[in-house]
Amino acid sequence: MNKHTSGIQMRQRAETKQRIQNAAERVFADFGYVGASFSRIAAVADLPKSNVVYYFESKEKLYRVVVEDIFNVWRAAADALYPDNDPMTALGDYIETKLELARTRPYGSKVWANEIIQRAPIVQDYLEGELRRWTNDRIAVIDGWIAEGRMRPISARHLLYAIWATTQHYADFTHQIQTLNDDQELSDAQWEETKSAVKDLLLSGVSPRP
Amino acid sequence: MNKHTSGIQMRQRAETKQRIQNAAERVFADFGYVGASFSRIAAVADLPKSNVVYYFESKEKLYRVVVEDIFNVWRAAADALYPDNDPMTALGDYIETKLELARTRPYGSKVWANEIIQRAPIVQDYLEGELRRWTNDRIAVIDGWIAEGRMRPISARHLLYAIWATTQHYADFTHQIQTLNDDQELSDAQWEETKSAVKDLLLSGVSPRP
DNA sequence: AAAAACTTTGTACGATCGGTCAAGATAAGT
DNA sequence: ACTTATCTTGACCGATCGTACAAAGTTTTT
Repeated sequence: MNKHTSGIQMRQRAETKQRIQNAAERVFADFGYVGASFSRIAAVADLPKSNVVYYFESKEKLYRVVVEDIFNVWRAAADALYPDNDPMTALGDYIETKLELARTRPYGSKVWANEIIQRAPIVQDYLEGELRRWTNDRIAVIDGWIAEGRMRPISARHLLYAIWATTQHYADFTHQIQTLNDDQELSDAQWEETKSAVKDLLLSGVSPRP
Repeated sequence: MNKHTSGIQMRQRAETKQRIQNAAERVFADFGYVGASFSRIAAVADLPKSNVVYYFESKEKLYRVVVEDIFNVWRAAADALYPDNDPMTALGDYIETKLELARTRPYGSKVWANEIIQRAPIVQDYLEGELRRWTNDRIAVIDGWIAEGRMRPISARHLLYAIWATTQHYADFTHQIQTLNDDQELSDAQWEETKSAVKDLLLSGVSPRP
């Protein structure tokens, strides 16, 4: 039986699985679900194809792990949206965190985008369950802020959508942005500029009019 | 030689090509470049596979036609961004047009998104040529408005990115938005609400402070 | 140290892919 | 009317796909 074998195997097992998952995230992002083949993933992970299959059993299961991972990371990023917090600070922090994830986890974002574009054939249950509940909760928080007069009355739902769209754009459309930046990656300074520009654009309509 | 055969053939030729192109746009959007097979496109167009190949020669050429089409449609939508126009009106019109295209041409938007996510393997020349020139032109127009004091000094580039991201989000992430709308398509009223909410969010930081 | 469990890896298989080709049908040019 | 060009269609090809499987190697348990 699969006890918690605390030896070399268990540690190596976790490492190998993670290596495969990282490779898979890249390949799924670069080629889409159908275009991502076990042979390509195996090549990136530098392992035999059969070994990849051994650890994840099927392409769909491997894909699901990748998608769920980025979803959980994003969910944690929204902890700042809590009733007690100051609206402007909380939303600003959320945007900053989301942009940092766009920079550090662009492949995950791309995989998610692909999945949604293709109508969530694999993770539709996630959308109807966790995402729907989670979104409604955040909308309730924002509406609460508005009711207390701490925010100008704007559409909480569309504000969330605009934040998602804009922050994820810097991950999903990295290549376009880079091309328009004379084929250069964004520098540290440019990322800081991006953060303040996005916060300025999205939040200047948020604070209540004096 | 391919003279301008003005008979039945030419008219039917155009119709058939368009039918294939429409089918291809859907299938490329739904399955990605690799996942879109001739057989699937042919099935949607209700034609034999060989016939599809006959009209477009290769998958890459068919794909390129689809991508260039949506790009040209978007470019025309930005005609409003012209120096003589009023900034708020022009940007508002641009957002509205772009959102209408998100509603009427979601598949084209998805194909573009897919292409960029995958690093523009097919249309990179477009990005470095037309898109770069065109973007810089629009930035110059916005910077002109700012210089004239008709707009608050914000980053023209990031404003453009935010408009692209947000408007295209309503096309590319239609499925997610629909799921969060209790699995219902957005109604006419909801699309109007979307338009005003997006304009409100993106443009409330644009007009110069009195 | 023997047995059991887990991991690695190469091989094999049916399905599907993009694309070619040839033969027959239809329309256009003369 | 007859030749030529264009269109339609099914059959076919080599390559690659996901994944099943067996044999060999390694670690853990007894």
